[in-house]
Amino acid sequence: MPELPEVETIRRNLRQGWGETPSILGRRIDGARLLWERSLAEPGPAEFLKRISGQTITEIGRRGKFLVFSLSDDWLLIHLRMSGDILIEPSNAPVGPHYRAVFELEPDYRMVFNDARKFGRIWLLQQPQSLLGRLGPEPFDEDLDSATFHRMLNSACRRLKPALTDQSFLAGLGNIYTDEALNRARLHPLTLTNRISPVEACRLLASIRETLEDGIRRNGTSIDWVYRGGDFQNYLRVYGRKGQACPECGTQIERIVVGQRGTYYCPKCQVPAGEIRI
DNA sequence: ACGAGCGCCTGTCGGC
DNA sequence: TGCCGACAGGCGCTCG
Repeated sequence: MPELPEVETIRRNLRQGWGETPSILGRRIDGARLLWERSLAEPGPAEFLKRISGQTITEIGRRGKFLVFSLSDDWLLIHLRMSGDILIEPSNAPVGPHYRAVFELEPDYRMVFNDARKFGRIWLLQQPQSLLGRLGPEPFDEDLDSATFHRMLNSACRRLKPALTDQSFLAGLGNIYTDEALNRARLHPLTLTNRISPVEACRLLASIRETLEDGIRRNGTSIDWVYRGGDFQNYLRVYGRKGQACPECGTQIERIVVGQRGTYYCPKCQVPAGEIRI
């Protein structure tokens, strides 16, 4: 579920601390427990627990939707998928029903990987490129200018929404922020990528960045029972708003299915590239 | 090189 | 009330 803004919010909180919760930078991992072994992707449980014990957290980064922990000797990567979250709490707090992995942090805190749906995954790797190397560029990468983005779009013939949620095309967008960015850019989710003009590519890239920046500024989106304290859900233009008025023109938002994902858009504002507007 | 279908999981919600 | 299907912020795998 978490997309780039939610993962970035978690990263910043872990790094800087928030409220009563301290930063975990510089903390030593005293030991770990796996409460659901399949949350661990690599290596096996025995080697994982042995290798991670005694390592210090030296930095916390993000690449796409991956949380990237630099440890003294390894890289710890966590992908939250649909329902994952990271909690920091005192070691003696009660163990929740969806705790999948617990990392004891000296002297008296722990970091918890909480994940109701069990889709999230944890890796402990000597070098992270095997995972991160498959990702497309970061949306905020300075080298990603609109001409480059236009070239990326034109090098394939596919529909815009599945392309934008494809992590090997661009890293970080998911279902919510893609729909929001497409609405802001006034592009239909089924537009073919090779029919996007340079001007539209420029507008789309700017819309993606503005949408993600807004999401980060609001500390992410909190929907349903997974609540993280963000409030971007109060500023959504189209996502989850079927039948409600488009903020630009008042037309009712429609919901279609694209690539097996619920997709929300304004049928008046968002017209496929190349089509004549009425 | 695509997209569709499905599996992985648990939980919530609306309709009957 | 209880049951049942639809749906959910993701992604990897097959298959055509």
